[in-house]
Amino acid sequence: MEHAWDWTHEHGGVILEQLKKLGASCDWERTRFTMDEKYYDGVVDTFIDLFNKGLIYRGVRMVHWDPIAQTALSDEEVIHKEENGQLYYVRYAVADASDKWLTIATTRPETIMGDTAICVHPDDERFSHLHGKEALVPLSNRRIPIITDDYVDREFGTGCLKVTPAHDVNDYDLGKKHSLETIDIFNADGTVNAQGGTYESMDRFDARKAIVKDLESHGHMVKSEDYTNKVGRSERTDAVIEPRLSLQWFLSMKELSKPALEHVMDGTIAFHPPKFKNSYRHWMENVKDWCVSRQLWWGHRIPAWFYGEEEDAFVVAKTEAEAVEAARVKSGRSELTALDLKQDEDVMDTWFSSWLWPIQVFDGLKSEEEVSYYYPTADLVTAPEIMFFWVARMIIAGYEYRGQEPFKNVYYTGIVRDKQGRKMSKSLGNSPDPITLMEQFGADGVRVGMLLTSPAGNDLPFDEKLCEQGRNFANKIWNAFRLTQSWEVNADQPQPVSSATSILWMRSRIDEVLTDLEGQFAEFRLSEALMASYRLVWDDFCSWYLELIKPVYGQPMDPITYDATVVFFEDILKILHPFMPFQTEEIWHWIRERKSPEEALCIAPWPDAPGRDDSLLAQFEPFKQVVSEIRTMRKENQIPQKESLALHVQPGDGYPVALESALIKLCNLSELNQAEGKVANSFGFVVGTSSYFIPFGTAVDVEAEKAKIQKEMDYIEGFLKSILGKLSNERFVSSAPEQVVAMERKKQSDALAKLDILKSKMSDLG
RNA sequence: GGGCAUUUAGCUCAGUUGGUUAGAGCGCUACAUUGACAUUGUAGAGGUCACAGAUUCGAAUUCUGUAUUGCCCA
Repeated sequence: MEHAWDWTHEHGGVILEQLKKLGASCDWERTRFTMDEKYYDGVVDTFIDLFNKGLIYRGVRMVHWDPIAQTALSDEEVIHKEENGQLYYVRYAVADASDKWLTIATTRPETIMGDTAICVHPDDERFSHLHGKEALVPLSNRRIPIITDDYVDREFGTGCLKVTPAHDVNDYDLGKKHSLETIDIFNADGTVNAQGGTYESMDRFDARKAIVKDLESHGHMVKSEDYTNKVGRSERTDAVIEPRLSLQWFLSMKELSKPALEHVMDGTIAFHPPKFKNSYRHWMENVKDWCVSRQLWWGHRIPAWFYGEEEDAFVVAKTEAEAVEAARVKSGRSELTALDLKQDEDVMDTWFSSWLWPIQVFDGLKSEEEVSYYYPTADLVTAPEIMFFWVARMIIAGYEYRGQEPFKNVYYTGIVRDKQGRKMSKSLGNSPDPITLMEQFGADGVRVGMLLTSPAGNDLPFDEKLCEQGRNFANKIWNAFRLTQSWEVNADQPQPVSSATSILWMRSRIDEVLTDLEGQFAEFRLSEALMASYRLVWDDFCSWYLELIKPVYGQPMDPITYDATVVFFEDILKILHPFMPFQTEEIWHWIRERKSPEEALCIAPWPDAPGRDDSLLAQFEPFKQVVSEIRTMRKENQIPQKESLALHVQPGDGYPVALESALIKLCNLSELNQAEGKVANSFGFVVGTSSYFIPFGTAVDVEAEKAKIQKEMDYIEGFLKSILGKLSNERFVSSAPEQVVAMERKKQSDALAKLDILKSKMSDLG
């Protein structure tokens, strides 16, 4: 017991430390553990309460027995998998009829010692002569009845089924229905007991081999064939599950779960992503009683005391003293003392304490003080694999004990898998050590890496590369900060027009992204929100904005632009803070003097949307294309950035006139003119319906230029063809909405205009 | 066997009510380097939207069937 507590404190502590290092923002003064005395107290009360309400009962049930751990498992802890085995055909003699046989097919010949009937389909004519007769169990010659039930699948095996109520769930139900005897032939550890005769004390799989051999030598084995069937194994020990009759404690779920189903379906509790509502509903509509007892020595003991051998000679009470009282009353034996009582050895399923979490973490079963303030909570973040173990049951407990939902949203994260797609687990040892990862990539880097691949409800294929990407991003931010710090600000420096325009644009972009983020956070699309922020910072802020306002080397910066840039940086830090709390907080304190802890970024308000200029945002796209064209041209013709160029333009629709000064700055243009006609001896390109010309300063690769133009013409011609296909289709023109048709016509005329420009360029090049 | 999902670029994923020749990040390829950042920059290649049918002027998107992978239940 002491060892268990040591383990708990050590590993619980490690997990908390890892969370702190990762920057989880929690109230670390108030951690709770379900074994804490106060918490435990509420769990016991709940058990007693549900027992008194008549919802907890004790019953013989077929449970999934793990012979290695020697414990009963819940349905959810058993993993069914296809496994290769043998299907044995064994013949049983018909009693009182010499040399009459019937043959059954079984995968588990060792259980024949526990057979208590043979079952055939009532309408199966092959066996109608056997109705009401008896059969002899091979090797022991015990007499068992031949019964009929339409449960039997006539197509499977021989159409005869051996019934072993103690060792098969279906047989158990069949046994109950036909009042058959139940013969349990196994011990708790999976060895054969005294019922197994000569096979006693053999392991069940050894017994199988031995019995097969004996059946063969006694002429009972007709044949055997390869067969794949579903085998249940323990999630933890991998032992083959043995169905076993056992007295267990059950919680009746049918009535309890009704509000929990209803309020997920009506959206009181929202699931993210919503697709999980389907399987939740399916489970809740077919909910089975919850086996709440476990045969473990670590956990909450079941508060039940036995005072006799009879099945109902027990009481449920909170303390031993109360149990004595209750036992005296129930049994009518006033002489009973604590010595006559024996507390149930079983403990409660751990989920039986966890399901009270949203209430009992605030001592809510005992005191209203905190729970009435905090309950219901906002968001639960958890894994879909424990939707039934935990989420559903918390909701059930919430409605039962507070009459209200425990939380408003459930965000299901993915299961973390390694590169091979395997689930990360302690037993496989394939989970990376978070501390090592954080040392390598930084806590923020690890966070970004994880969050980048966390689309709601999908698995997280973990790859260190993603953490590397996170670290690179952190580095990028840091370098952008260093750049702003390197600027010398001179109050007399006038603000360039290009900077003023860039500020307007950047402000609009931030506004636009804030709007996107609002929607993404509302839908728990965290990786998309992160990616939108990532691109805002890397592409818009670093690659475009900072390049646009960067002063010429050695020159000072004007104060208006500088101040605006600091404000943008602060907005960006606020946006990134949920993803990268450490670095953003650090820069927050460097970028402007903050005196008190109240000014910390982690409690700063989310940025206000600064407003936007949609026309400027729209012009920025063609602007980027023009910049890109000029960069490509420089590259292809080896014209260095230092060498300035003249640009002539024939503006068409969407020409980014507001960004002309930005274009001059970014592309190092010596002049930007509106050209009247064609510009002879020039390199050219088309963006939208505007054409641009750069007179040759140096030699241009004419052939490469022509190939490029040809490629673009091919594309446009293909594009035109597809539009023409639509427009020449009379039914399209008559059926499609006017707007759509108009759009197609516009596309057509734009494409034709562009094609003309390209054609004339081509002919200019000869 | 039943139910629910999934299938879009090499990888991980977006793609709202059907309407630009389907997008992003990473990866890949080529080129670039004194000036925030090679943990970088610029450019480029890369997809028969699993398959087959149906509905529609028009389908990645709707319907049917098949296959695939996964989860749940038996």
